Amino acid sequence: MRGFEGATVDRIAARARLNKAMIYYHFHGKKDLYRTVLRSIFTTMGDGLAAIASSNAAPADKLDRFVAAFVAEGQARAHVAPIMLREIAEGGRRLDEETYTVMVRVVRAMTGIITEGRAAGQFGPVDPILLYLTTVWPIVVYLATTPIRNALARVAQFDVGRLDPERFIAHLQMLNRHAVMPAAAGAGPAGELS
Amino acid sequence: MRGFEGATVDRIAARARLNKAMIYYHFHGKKDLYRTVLRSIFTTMGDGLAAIASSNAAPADKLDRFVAAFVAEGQARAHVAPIMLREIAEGGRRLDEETYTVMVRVVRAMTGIITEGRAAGQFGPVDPILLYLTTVWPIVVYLATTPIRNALARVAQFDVGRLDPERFIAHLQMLNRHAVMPAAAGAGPAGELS
DNA sequence: GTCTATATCGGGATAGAC
DNA sequence: GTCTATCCCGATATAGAC
Repeated sequence: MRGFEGATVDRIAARARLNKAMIYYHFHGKKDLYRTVLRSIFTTMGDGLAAIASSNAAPADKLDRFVAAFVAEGQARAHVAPIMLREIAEGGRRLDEETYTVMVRVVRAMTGIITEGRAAGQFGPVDPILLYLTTVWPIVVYLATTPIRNALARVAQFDVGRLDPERFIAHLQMLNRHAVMPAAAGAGPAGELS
Repeated sequence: MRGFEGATVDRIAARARLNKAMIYYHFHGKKDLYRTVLRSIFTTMGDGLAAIASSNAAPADKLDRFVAAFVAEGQARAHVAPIMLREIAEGGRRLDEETYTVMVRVVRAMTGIITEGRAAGQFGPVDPILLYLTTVWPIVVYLATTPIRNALARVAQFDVGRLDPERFIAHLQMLNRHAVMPAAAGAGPAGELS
């Protein structure tokens, strides 16, 4: 919630009922600990999502499940979404190649489903990366904004209930279902760009 | 790029060719300066986007233009997207009510277009807030990831060219066009949720 | 209003005992 | 392996001269 800088090694040690020096004994430094934790988290998430991608359900069903599973995984680990956003905001400065590699498995899980659907002729010509962008990142922001939604709602006066997880998931699934419809995606004029 | 904590008052002053003490003379502190800048930025962005929303084009066209304009505004101010992501990640701790109010104008610009389209019977029953979430936040992430896209592409081996702004904008416009189609949105079974 | 010099403090990292 | 005490630096903020 307060980020890499906000988490002091003292507090981390206290939370783990350890002494600060132990952290420096087991890890090369704060950043090394951070990367280790991230690799662990994204390995777990990647496993679950890759399992969905490689199941033998229909691609369209996998896509729906991917969305629901990503939301569920994110809710079960509420600290992950803010971390992802912060890393993006900071240009991924703190990540090393190995951590990137682990994260990319999540991307592949989703793009694999789409590629499969296209190869099977069940999906139209939608770009996997673009659909990944418009699927995963609203989820991450949705998850990360959960704590402040009330604060914003007070100012904006919208009904928070409309943003409950089930409705949000259904909305995303609806968007994706249309996006992958054969002969629906890339087609059509792009509209005014300026 | 390095966030609120990463930007030292010394460097800010140097960049402005001023002395650090001057900043503390004109503002109550670093946070006060930060809020003032954010209010200014979002006022400008809100003006442009509200102008699109209140123009007398058709709602569907406004939606397309909103997407293109948001991307353009974001590109013209490359530092804004990371700031938005970081603020979300930190639970909006640094924002005060006044800053929230200014930011909400951007939300209203988009939701207003959808509400108008629905009232005119041109849009189906899509939720304005949900469509805002799935429209604006992919854009913000897209903008914020521009610097690291190459690093990721190297590991993931995808073609970066597929992510150029025009294609991205067209993809989002396509998604939204389908989402607001009468009798297309909220309709249909939601699929498996677990 | 504009500057230099400095107070102050929090946090990463380590020395060194046991 | 595990701890306490400490070094050290960088950053916010202010005092006070001009």
